[in-house]
Amino acid sequence: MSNAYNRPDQLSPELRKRVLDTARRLGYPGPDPVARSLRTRKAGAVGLLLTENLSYAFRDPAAVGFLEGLALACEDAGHGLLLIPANPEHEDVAAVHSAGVDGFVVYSVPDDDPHLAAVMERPVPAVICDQPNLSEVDRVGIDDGAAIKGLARHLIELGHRKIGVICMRLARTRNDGPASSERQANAHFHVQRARLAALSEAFAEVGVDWEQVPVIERFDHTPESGGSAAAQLMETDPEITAVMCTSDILALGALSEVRRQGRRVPQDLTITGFDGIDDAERVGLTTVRQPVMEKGRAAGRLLLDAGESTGRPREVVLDTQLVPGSTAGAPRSVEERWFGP
Amino acid sequence: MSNAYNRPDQLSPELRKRVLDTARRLGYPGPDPVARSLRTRKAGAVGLLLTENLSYAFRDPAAVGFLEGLALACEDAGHGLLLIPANPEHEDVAAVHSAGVDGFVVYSVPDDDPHLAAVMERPVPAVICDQPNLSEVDRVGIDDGAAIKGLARHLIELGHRKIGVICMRLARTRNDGPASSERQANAHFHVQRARLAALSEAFAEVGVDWEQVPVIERFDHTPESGGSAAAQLMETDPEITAVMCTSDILALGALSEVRRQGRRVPQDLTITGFDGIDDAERVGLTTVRQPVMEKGRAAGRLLLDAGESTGRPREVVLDTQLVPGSTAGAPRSVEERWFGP
DNA sequence: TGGGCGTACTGAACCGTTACGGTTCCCGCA
DNA sequence: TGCGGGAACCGTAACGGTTCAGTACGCCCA
Repeated sequence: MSNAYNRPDQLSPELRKRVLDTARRLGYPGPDPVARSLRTRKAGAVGLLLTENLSYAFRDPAAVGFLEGLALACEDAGHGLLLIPANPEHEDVAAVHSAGVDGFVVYSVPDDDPHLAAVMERPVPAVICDQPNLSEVDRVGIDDGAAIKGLARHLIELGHRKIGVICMRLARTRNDGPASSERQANAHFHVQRARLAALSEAFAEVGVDWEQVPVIERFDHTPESGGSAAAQLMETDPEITAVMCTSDILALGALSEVRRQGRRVPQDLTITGFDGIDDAERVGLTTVRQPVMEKGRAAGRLLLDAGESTGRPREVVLDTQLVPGSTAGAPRSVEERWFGP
Repeated sequence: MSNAYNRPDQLSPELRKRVLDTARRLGYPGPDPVARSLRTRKAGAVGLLLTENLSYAFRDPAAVGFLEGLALACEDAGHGLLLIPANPEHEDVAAVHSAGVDGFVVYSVPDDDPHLAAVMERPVPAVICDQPNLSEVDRVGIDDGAAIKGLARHLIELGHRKIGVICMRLARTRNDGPASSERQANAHFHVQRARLAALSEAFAEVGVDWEQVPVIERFDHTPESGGSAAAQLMETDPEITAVMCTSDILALGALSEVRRQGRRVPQDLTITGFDGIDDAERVGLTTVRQPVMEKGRAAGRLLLDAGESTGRPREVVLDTQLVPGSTAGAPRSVEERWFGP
């Protein structure tokens, strides 16, 4: 039976035809993929675990780019891509347990995510993106610290010393407002933690006390969040000359809020982002471009390349690129010092 | 064993604990999802079949919107979403056969697609989007004819009689150039066929002979395709006053090509699209908005709502909306008749 | 004519889980 | 003490395909 469908060379054409005819007559719908998976121990699919609601993933251009790359890699290998419904609110891990996949890609989840823990318990390989803390697992990412340091030095050269920061959520608990140093240091989202730490280092080099730098956190990753955070910054710390955002989405929201309030960018206020999404480049946002699609592709390749299990986990670090843009300029005070008021 | 994991009420807490402890000690990784699926006859996932490469799906905003809605519906039901690698070039149907899913959503494939045929052979329910021809299956879509007729009447009222059309691929075979009436009538992509037929009807009502209307087909659905098609139209049929595109992506490409050639829109040439993607509304494209996200959501709901099998297939037809925009205006000649040259 | 060999085909074990029916055990009650 | 009954637990049969050992048979050659 099995042979008739999958191994035509193992039996005579006439028997094969007879078997297939009989099967059709009996209404046999073809081999059951699940039973096949059970026997062969292969599911032919890769599971993707996201930190956000599935539907959100399609609204964030960076996530969409990642998905595109991952889908590409899966397609090349003939594997399906299973999006796992892991609601970050509920701690319901059942979806991870019941996913019939040959491996997992975990994208940008906090290090204490119960779904991540569930993935690690499954006896299949996993690749983690943007979350290097687990030492046992293959990972792909960028050098977040170096990337944002480049951006910081760019602003420092322009003369900025009084900056404000808008960052994405630092933990699974909602905190829309200032993020204390402790909260920053204990952030469960490694990417955010790394970026903030690197900023602090870069500015320490020119004598800026990080304790004095306002860091506004937002739970929802939307332009509206960026806008409200920018408004908050401008009200509580009006002396800042630059707003650095840890994502383009936040930066674009901040940009439009700042302009809505009648301030000119970059003359009155410098704004920077992170990611390099299309819309950011379109409006000339000063940012850092990271190869999101390549990241997805690399993750898929790593997972499917039958990791020759060298013992040590493999790591792929992709390059980033400073995108100067037009939303960063010399701060007011410096300008005035050189050219008068 | 099974009970220990899944039915805590069936046994005493202490036995459960003992079982679980022993299991852990033995390195038991938890119940195998594939075996569970085999036994329970449920996979906990929905399969999505697309006409394009998986990676392409993430580049077309309309498709992304659809995915978003579908993912939402799946998430609500606790189901995963499996993207099936169905390369339209290869006729390799194995991926459909080996997908462990409880049902399929088929999005915008041609009616002679072998993958579609493979889906129909599987003994699981399916929902088809934008492809109503199969009478046996639940479907969700819009009234393509009525929608584009509204747009056509809009142009007719403005005074357009000499138009050109740019459409997406009509069949699985590549044909970048004029589409004959036969090819239009025999198009395997029902959506395109319906739109062209409706346009022909709308213009017939004002005495336009459809045989004289140039219809340019493009295989790749990209802005570049739209641009080159527009260039082709302007060269072969310079007398046309309007270009109607069957998608916004094509229209945006056409728009930028037309402007690149120094023609003003809509003064020199009217351009219209279809879909209502964000970028289209941003640049003020005259188009028809269709609820892509709702479409995905409806498809998911239909599939997962345990179709109470009323015998007749169910059908969901969503509303569309004319978006006037700023890329459609009165044609030159009429303008001149009223206001002088 | 018989031994050896290769091909075509058959049967049974196994993958790991869940569903289901049977068995034990314990408690309350007469 | 005997009995009814329910809770707790256990054993086993599928689910449907793959794989592999084993059988039957035809053929060649000695």
